[in-house]
Amino acid sequence: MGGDMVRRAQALNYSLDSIDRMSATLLALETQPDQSLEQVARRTGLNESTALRYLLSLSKHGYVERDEETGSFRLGLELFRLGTQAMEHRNILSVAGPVMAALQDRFGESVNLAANQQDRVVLIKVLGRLDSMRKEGRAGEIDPWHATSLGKAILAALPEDKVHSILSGVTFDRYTPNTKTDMAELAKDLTAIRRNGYSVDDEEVVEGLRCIGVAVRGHNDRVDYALSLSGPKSRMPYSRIQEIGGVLIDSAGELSAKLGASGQTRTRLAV
Amino acid sequence: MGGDMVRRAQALNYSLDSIDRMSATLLALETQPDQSLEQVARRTGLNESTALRYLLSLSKHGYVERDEETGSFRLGLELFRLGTQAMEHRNILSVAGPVMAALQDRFGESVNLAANQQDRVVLIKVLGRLDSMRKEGRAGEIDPWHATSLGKAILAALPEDKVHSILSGVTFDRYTPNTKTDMAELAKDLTAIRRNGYSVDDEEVVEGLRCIGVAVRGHNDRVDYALSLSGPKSRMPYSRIQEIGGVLIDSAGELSAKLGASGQTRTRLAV
DNA sequence: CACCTAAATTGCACCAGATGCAATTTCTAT
DNA sequence: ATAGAAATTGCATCTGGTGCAATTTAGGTG
Repeated sequence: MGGDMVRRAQALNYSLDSIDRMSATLLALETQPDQSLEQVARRTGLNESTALRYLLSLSKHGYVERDEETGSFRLGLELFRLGTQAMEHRNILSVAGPVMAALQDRFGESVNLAANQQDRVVLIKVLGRLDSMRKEGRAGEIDPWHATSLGKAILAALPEDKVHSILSGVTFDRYTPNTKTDMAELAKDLTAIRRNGYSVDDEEVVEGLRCIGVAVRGHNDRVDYALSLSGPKSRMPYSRIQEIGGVLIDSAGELSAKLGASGQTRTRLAV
Repeated sequence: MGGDMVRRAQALNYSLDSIDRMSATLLALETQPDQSLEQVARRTGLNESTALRYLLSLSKHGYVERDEETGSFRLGLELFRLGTQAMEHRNILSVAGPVMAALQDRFGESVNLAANQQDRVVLIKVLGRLDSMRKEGRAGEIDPWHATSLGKAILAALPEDKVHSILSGVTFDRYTPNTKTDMAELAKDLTAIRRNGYSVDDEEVVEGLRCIGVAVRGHNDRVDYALSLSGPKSRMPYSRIQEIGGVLIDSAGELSAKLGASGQTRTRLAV
């Protein structure tokens, strides 16, 4: 499985403590803005003076900002700037934009794009409906693997061993009565997804919300992204799921091709 | 000027070298993706083994990603995720979104929002026209202080000493024949901007493109953002500038109020 | 208005951990 | 296959980060 992936040294022994601490500091600020030094120190487990030194050093570069008035800290805009660059460097948005817009036009539902990043599903773009300010995702959020169409579509496209390594870190939280909360249920679902080519989240995250998702392959056929369409079950009846799934498969195929996937893995295109 | 800003220790002596190096590493990857270890080491000035250790440590947390195939490095999506959070924490987009959309509807031109971040003008949101794929800005880019309506609007709203400290780091590059390339010219412009309440970029960045901008105040009346409308000079004739400027002043005032500015500094509202 | 408490900041001596060199391994291209 | 280039690692050194404790500052109270 996977075979001869380049074994580029182990390159895992390393880990600069300062980078770990830096990351802990940013993560401490992630949950809520305007935290005091004391709060950050507590959350990171760092000594207060150490935390201060990290915070001030990070501030110097704009990764953190400080309110001069209150002395509290929050994430800085330099992260936004670099994050934007990170996004543009993989030129996914420019490629996916038109494809997503076409899907939105065609179905009139929300279209979502997520990335498979370090064992997490990160939502990177959402084209929402103008009306229903319903439960819509926001770019930057992390989605659960086991309950979303995006997560399941990615899982189904990954080799077994990778699936296991990812799921070993999953807590199978229940969001609705429909959420699949154990490995066995999910495994059965993944088999079906591999057969169909698309995944379905049938009110498994939010009641009344149904989503259909498909994996997207990037450079070197890696399963880097997933595309989904989501809407209220009333407008996404079971009778239409196969049709929508087929369209999504085509869209994802188009996207994969433009991202440099070889296409050899894009089987089951609706012929 | 500015008066009794809380003098929160000096807090400037500090600077962890590791954070400086970390930042240098990310910045090295900013210009282009998929760089080799050697390239990063050269750009950062770090020893190759040190650069590798930073890159791998950063990879561990997702700030950097490595192409397993080629071994090259690029910025990671964790930056995007945190950057999104940074943006949301200052809830500017949710507040500015409707205001910007209204401006776009009314004038049919591109609407831009920038932040005043650590002596830089960072574009954070662009509502473009669907047609003209002209020279439009992209979120995340850094704009020149002396030539853009956004930059000048912010400058004009800042106290003199701050203006000087910012401009001391500006190179006054020339982009078009209209670009104001020296301090004297710009100073005169700033005076006019303070009088009018809005700034004008009259083909000073891109030929044929005219922009009108206004500063936006955030919490504690700090000059944190600027709003602008930009379009081809044919559709933004001199005869309409005052009208547009007036509307922008109102929009910016509304925005400032929602962001928690006291409003005492929002003078010159079109009455 | 002076005092008091909690939080933030800084000085300092020690020591952990980062650094760069040089050796080794892996990759790439003949 | 083999050379040359790039990447990776081991290791001894020593720099620079750390935490403690002292000090200063901010904010609230009688």
